[in-house]
Amino acid sequence: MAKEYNFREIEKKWHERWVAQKTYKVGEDPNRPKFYVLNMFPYPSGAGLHVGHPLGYIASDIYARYKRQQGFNVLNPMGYDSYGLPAEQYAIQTGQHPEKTTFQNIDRYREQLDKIGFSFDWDREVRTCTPDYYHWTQWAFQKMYNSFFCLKHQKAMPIEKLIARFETKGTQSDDGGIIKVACSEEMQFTADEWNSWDEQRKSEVLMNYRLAFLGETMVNWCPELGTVLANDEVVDGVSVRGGYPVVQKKMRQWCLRVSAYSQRLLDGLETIQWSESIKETQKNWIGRSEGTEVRFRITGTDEEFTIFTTRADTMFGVTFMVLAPESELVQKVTTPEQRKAVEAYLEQVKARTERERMIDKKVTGVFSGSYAVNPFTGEDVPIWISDYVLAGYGTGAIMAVPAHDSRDYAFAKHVGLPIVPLIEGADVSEESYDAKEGIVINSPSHPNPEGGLVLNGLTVKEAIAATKKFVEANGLGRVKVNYRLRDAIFSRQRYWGEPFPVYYKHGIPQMIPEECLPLELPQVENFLPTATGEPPLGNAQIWAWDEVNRKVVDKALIDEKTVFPIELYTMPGFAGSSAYYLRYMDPHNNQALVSPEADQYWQNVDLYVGGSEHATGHLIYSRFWNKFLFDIGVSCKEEPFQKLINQGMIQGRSNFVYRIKDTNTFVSLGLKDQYDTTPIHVDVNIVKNDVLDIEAFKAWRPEYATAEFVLEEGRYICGWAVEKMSKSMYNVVNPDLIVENYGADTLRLYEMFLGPVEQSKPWDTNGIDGSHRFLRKFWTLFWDKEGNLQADDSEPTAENLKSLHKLIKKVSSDIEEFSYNTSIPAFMVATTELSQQHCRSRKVLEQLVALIAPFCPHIAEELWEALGHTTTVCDAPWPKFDEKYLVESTVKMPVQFNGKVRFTLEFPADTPKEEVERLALSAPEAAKYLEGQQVVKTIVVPGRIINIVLKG
RNA sequence: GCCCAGAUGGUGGAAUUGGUAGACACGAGGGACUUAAAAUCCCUUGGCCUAACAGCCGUACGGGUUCGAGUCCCGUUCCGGGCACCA
Repeated sequence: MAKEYNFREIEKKWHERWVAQKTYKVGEDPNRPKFYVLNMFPYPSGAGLHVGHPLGYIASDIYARYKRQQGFNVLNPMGYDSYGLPAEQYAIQTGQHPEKTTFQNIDRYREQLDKIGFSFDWDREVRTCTPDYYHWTQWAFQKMYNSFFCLKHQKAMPIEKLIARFETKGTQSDDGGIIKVACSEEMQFTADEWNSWDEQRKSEVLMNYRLAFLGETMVNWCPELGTVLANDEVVDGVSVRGGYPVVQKKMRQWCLRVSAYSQRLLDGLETIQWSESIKETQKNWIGRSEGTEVRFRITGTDEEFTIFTTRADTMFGVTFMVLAPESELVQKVTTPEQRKAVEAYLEQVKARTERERMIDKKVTGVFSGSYAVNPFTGEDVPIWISDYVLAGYGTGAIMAVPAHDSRDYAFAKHVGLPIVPLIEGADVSEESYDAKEGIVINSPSHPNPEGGLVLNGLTVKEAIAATKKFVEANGLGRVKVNYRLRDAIFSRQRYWGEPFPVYYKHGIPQMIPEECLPLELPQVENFLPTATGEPPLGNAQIWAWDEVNRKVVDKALIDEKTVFPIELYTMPGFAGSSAYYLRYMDPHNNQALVSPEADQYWQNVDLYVGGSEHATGHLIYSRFWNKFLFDIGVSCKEEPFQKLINQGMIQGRSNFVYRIKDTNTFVSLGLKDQYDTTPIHVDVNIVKNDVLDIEAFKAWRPEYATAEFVLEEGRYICGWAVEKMSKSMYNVVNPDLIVENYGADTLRLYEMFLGPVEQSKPWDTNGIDGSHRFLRKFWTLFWDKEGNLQADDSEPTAENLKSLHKLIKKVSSDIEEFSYNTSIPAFMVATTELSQQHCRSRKVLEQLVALIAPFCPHIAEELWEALGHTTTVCDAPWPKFDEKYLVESTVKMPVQFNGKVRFTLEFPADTPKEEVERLALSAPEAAKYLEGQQVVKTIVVPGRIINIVLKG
């Protein structure tokens, strides 16, 4: 009786043994090079894992195991991003504490993950919602609060340094200007002024510079969720979670000065191996724009305002100015005659939501009544107010050049303002000419006695450069780089998040002493905001800070002398996920986020795997967060994730049945067009190869018990479509079920076989038989008919070695390139070949097991043990490829065409060209083509091809 | 509108990066074994034409470069992703 591939027994056995022997436990080992593999940790939702979730984990696990076999000390941890909205929404609906449901979900996830055979070191698990973890989230926040960003050194520094500066020099820099420090708004004051201010005033001024600060800003307020949201959490004017409307509202919120790091975030992209598309997305999000700031004087006054432009070359085509409605200048420039009209317009703008403005882009605006002087021409141009100019970008004011900007053009046409073209040949009668190319006209052409600006005849690029130089030389403004990247709003009016380690002493925020961290999330009965509109933490009774006893106390004790109220906001989801990779290095350290030793050893993540949907959220925040930790000396690497792989989404493959309208009769796919039918989703688990299991269908829902069917060839064929995998589409496939029916090794193999890791693709359980059949074939290779191991000490044949080394080459390079999907056919071919060769050589079989171990660890362990090994296959050395087994200098299949002969040869890539020619021309296969012909030339392609061109 | 990625059989997808297009797998059809089914094994499977051999066409579409193009260049269409009154 042949030995059966009993995957259930094998997988159970090895799972238990791995746990018992702590096979996947890792520590710092200075004798081995490290390799850090990381998956984006999951948010444990109530629905559990579907078959799409493990895709990235499997891909990274294969890589981790491969690296381990290569001799690396591999860190491959896993944890849970466990603070966030869904758990809280669920708590509101059911009254269950989010901690309870979150931990239940985690247990469920763990159970599912354990079945798939990952090499995670679970001793290093982290959960963002546990105090020993968020201790360090709070700690980092306090460090940011106590830091500012020096633009000159492009680095975060302790706020004390800035205070000391203010005390001696105010905001004056060494060269007499204003110190270059990242801030919310430019401020200017002297040391005397600073020293004369009280605590309150100083605190407010410092907020302008801190990296974590309280800011009065326009925020995305989501009334339905009762909280503010970050920019990346809002898409098309609605919340990403739930799709609720979002409105702009001015609120005092905690913010992170992410914008300070704009340039470093941009520069850092050049040093990391991420996909071009993600880098591109981040570049767009950061939105660097090089331009010029120019000051305009309001006609008849001494007041000046500054505009930002990237088209300094168009100064001579400015026909009007535009201010954003929210701009503070609006009040200054509005003349009494225009006041009524302006106020009406401001009201009108206010009434429109962000979303309405986006959908309806109609041109609106109002004249302010004032004029500004163009510093280049001395001309007066009217100042208008329009909402096509944004308050939050640049200076909230622009110079309008309708001839060369489509938005200015639309506005000029709408209200009837002049349009002056500045580029030769530009036709602006129908639309503006926005391209930055061409030769400048209608600008100064002769140098005036004072050495003025000459632009006519220059290209646009030259004109921009010349104007920039002129502006700087004449003190009209300055060259300026603007970034689109905004500061992140860092507070949420929710319960299930990290509490801010902050209390308020007479309204001034104070940090809870570092030694008293973590500040634990208090229990509350009710997760909804309080009746007075306070966030849910307002419901916590024990939520006041006793400064003397340094502990949290009942808020009834608040006396504003020694006991003060604690912050009611909590931190957003990205707080906990921004530095978690550091924590895995040293997860149980209660003295530091990570010890310098652990940080020095593990450095940063070598391979990070996760979805591309985090491109402008987590992947920006964690880079920012880590750059900050780098600046303060906690992390030794500036970029957290050296290489990033974005796994594609696994979509669902839904099945449909077609019901004839107003009946309970269902018609098979091929015949449905003969009837008036409605497609209805049917559970994919009762459909096999698109054939409906009719009995299961009748039992599925009571109303289908009496259903009738119109069949084709005796079967009911279902339609199908690729959709998102979700419960409502009845297309969710659970990995547990696959593991139960086919085994984890088959699941792992099939998930990789489905297609390139980085590509989105639909899940179709039907193909899984092929992967399972392969594993059985592979298994059979090792056992004879009596069920005995058939490995012996015979020397491998040349054929054996060729098959093996072809495989080693293919699999090694595939793993390096993450194209696992093409390794699996290589395994199939090699297995078939070795089986046909009746390969018995232990040497070959052992290497074969070592090769498949990263993909299918359970079966590999079983066979490794059967081959007589007592150590784990995880440490089986990765087979070395040797080209000599593949190379034969033989001619294959000569092809004749158009007076040429083409040969396919196999020869080493470094073979000299002459040698290749000699081989080709002397090959017996070539003789009949070459006989009596004259060779004109030969074309050699390194490695394999030679074309021989014959005369005539 | 701008930027990025893509389009290959009934299906998922290969193609050593310019060298026999469709590997491998699924599905489908045929056959073997079996009382039967399941499992397993073997054959066929891009299209057209043909009894067969052969032949022609074929990698979204139209051109081009090349001895040779799925691959490179130009243009078009379609699908996906990002950014977007960002001056």
